[in-house]
Amino acid sequence: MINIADVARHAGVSTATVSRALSGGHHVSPATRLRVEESAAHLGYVVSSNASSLASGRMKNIGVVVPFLNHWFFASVVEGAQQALQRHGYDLTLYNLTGGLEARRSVFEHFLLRQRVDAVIAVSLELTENEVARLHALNKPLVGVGGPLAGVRTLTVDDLAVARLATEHLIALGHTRIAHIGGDKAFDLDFNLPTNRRFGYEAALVAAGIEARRDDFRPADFTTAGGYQAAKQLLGRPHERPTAIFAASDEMAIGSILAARDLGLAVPGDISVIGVDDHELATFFGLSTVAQFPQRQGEKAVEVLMEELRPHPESRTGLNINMPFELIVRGSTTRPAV
Amino acid sequence: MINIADVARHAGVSTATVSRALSGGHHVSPATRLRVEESAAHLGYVVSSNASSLASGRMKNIGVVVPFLNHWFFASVVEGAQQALQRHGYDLTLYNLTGGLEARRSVFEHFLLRQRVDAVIAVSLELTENEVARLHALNKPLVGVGGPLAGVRTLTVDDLAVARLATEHLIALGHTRIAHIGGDKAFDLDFNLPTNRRFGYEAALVAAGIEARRDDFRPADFTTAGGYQAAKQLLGRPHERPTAIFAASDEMAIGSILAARDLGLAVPGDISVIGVDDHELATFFGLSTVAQFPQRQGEKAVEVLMEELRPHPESRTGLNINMPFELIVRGSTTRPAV
DNA sequence: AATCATTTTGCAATCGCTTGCAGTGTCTGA
DNA sequence: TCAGACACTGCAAGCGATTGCAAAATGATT
Repeated sequence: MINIADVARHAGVSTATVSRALSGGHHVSPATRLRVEESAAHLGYVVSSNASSLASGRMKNIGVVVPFLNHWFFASVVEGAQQALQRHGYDLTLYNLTGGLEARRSVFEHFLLRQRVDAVIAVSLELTENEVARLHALNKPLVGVGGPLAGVRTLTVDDLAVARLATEHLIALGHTRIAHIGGDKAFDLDFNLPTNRRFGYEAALVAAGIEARRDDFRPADFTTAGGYQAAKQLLGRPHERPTAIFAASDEMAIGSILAARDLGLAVPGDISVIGVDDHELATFFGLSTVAQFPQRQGEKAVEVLMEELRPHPESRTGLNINMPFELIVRGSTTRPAV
Repeated sequence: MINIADVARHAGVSTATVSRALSGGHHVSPATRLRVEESAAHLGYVVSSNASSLASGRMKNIGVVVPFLNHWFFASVVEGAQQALQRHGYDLTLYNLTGGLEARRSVFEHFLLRQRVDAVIAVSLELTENEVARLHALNKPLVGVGGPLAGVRTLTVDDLAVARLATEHLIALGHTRIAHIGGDKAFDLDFNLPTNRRFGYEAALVAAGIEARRDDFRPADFTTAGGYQAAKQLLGRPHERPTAIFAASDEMAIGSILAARDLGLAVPGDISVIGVDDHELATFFGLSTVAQFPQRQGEKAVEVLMEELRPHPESRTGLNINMPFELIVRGSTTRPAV
């Protein structure tokens, strides 16, 4: 492998000059910089990130921790982050917590500590106090994506507002019997559930003078199958049937559409359905939804980190950064049948 | 940050001994090893992977290159690989080629070269000769997952056999008019399409003495929406309608099921559908399928690499490693209506 | 032409760990 | 009792960059 000394020799300068020429080029005359760059290109030289990191303390690498990977939202966030990082010349090291408690511990007590990352992005993670403490002890920037994360700067859509927007859309169409399929705080420790969506839903109902019936809420696990089950229950009561469902995720909304079909109910004729996410399949199912943009969330998380990593961080933003969201009306919602 | 010298001091030994005690512990007396381990634990010491890598040449890090991340198959492979790597104390650095040509080039010409990974896993990638050459020039182990990759050890299901199995299942049920929705070689450069599945399909038909009609094949892009379109076309010809569809992926198969429903056709009453993958949603849709196990493929790729990374690799396997697959019959296939 | 300010460059220490080699100590067997 | 074998341990030389400091070169100013 060819190293900095080879380049220095080839260009007829010292390694110090090579280093400076290749990293920013400050304090190097344009002429030598060019010469060095040519030598480097000619020899096919690429800095050894290890040596560079060891000497400089900068790793050019960000750790991303996710609870699952094979779900659209998480994968999209990671994808967005990856692309942004690549543009900045950073690597992305992935930590996945799917492997159970033991794996989880090893991530926090071993992997993240070995001086390999400059910063950490935690996606939709429910972290224990201990884990947050460990992360802070690293003394490295940490940003969260999705869901409030105590004491950590977090990018997230305003879940309350999102839910209100979706619910208000249904109300505006004339619905008064609106059910909700959402998350159940108890069901999973690893994964930060946006429980605020339920509050937003209730708030919108109350604001419109509609009673929020306890019975019109069903918890589910954010999967299509879960949404299907919940919707079957909600729609299975002939005389008690709501005219609309607001599901806290598109996958659950899709499950609801399928459940409705199986019950012989037309969407949106008999029942309107709206979700949250703007999942890949939302277009396909003609699903109205409140889009959040996970890729952009990943990118934005990177921007924030890059800013903090700069020698003199300037524009410190607040602890919570609100991400955009947007109502997208497709065919799955309409005014209730009279 | 606390370093090896601190531990050495605390344990009353040299840094050399600490290093040896903490890595395998050979050539260190059990007593001192224990003492060192205690000191390390007490002080909360974790080796600096940079320094360690620089000195030893081992990175304890594997690069994984994927064409997309937000698709179930890729994400699952990565997840499997990640978990296996974590068990071995390795990190996983993710390279995603979604970012376009420029991004792609930078991965191969810059990122992978900076001495940060011990080996590379390429998932379902269609690599150019140049790229393979570059990877080989790294002189680091490289294994592929999914799809033949010229000159690279690749783990893959035998796509031909998979397709034959699925098709034979339909034939065994009595179908003689079997359509196929598969990949079109031309449609994407980034992504290694298992075109062999089409050959397997045709082979099974021929072996059963059934003519493979050109018109019963439709290319699609491996998405649900793509499968839906293709199926609509296939099923939209009243008198020409096949009685079964073999889709080269579950997502396309699900699209087909939805298309059939929209056309008022019953699955499996009027039309049987089988896919490949055993996607998360396959159970939900009662989809018969040939399961491949992407997580296990990721894990296995790691095993293979670990073996090659061992000082004296022993059991060299052949260039192609066949991964298991399995026919799973659910409700979407049955004998054709008489 | 001399002086001072400013750029450009090189020297050499440093980052934290690994590992070949040599030194010390202990245990055998003769 | 002593040489030889073997098991531990420490010394110190790297690994390949970065960077503070000082030296050299350049340019500006009088």
